[in-house]
Amino acid sequence: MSHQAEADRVLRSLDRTCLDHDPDVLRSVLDRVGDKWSLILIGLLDSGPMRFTGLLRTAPGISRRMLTLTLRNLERDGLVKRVIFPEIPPRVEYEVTPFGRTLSEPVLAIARWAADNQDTLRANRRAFDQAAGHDPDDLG
Amino acid sequence: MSHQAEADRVLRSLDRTCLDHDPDVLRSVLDRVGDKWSLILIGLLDSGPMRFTGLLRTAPGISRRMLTLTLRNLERDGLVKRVIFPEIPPRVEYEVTPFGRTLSEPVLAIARWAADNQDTLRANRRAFDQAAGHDPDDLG
DNA sequence: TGACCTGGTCACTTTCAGGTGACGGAGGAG
DNA sequence: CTCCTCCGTCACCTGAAAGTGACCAGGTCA
Repeated sequence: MSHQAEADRVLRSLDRTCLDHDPDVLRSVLDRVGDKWSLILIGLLDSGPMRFTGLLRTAPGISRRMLTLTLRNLERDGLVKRVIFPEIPPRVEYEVTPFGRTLSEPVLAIARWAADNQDTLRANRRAFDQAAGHDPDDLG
Repeated sequence: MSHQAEADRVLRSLDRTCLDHDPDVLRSVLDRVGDKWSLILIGLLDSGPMRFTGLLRTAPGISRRMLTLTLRNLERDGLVKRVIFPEIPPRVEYEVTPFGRTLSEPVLAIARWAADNQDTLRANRRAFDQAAGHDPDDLG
């Protein structure tokens, strides 16, 4: 009963903050932003439109397949735009849309957080790992 | 002008923070924030400390193992704190640290973006999928 | 003729986050 | 004596994400 009430309270709070409308949407956004390449591509494309091969060469270690897939997903969400030039040899450029820029702002906030706190983070992890590996019987 | 200039500055900064500095730290933060349960747990713990079993019951469908792992990672990063009460039966509470709250702010910004733009996002995806499935030969 | 460029796609393989179910010890309850 | 609760750990399994290398069309150059 009491933990039922607690659960209710807590769920309503979570509901208000994160899951107000549709948890799936949050998940999908996080999946897109959190996957291995999207953020890097957004960062690359930010300084101007780039071609497929340019991205392939510039992104450190991305494969053709993953570049295609990631760009398709980004394009599907309307975050980047694919522009085809009917030339010979064919040319395709990708650019961030205005909609994409509205997302990159909060994403940048996380990136900045990561940059600002990487020392703290590393220290925390080191401390935790040392404590776990070296002195696990802190209560014994 | 300020908007454009701001976007430019901000996104150039994204470039720097994302790619030039230390991609691993950003990656690890994104992995933590983007995984399946961390955000939910942060959201649950945001309204107050909770016990292991409480989280298990409240989080929709999490397994014991994943709850343990996720909490350990969160604790390792110093984002949540584990408090043991030497009682019978044993009681363990988890709570968000101040450090954790500094992260949940930008994360909530993304959640808010997702909530604000879910209609646009859905429309974009629908349009893209329809165009792809229904009229793929737009150039032929 | 054939080797090269571009912008991809396809099939196969690897990797790993996440899920499942069992075990554990310390202490009540029946 | 057995079973239950609380807070996990351990070994194993699976499905999805990511990587790999071959392949393709369509043209140019030599």
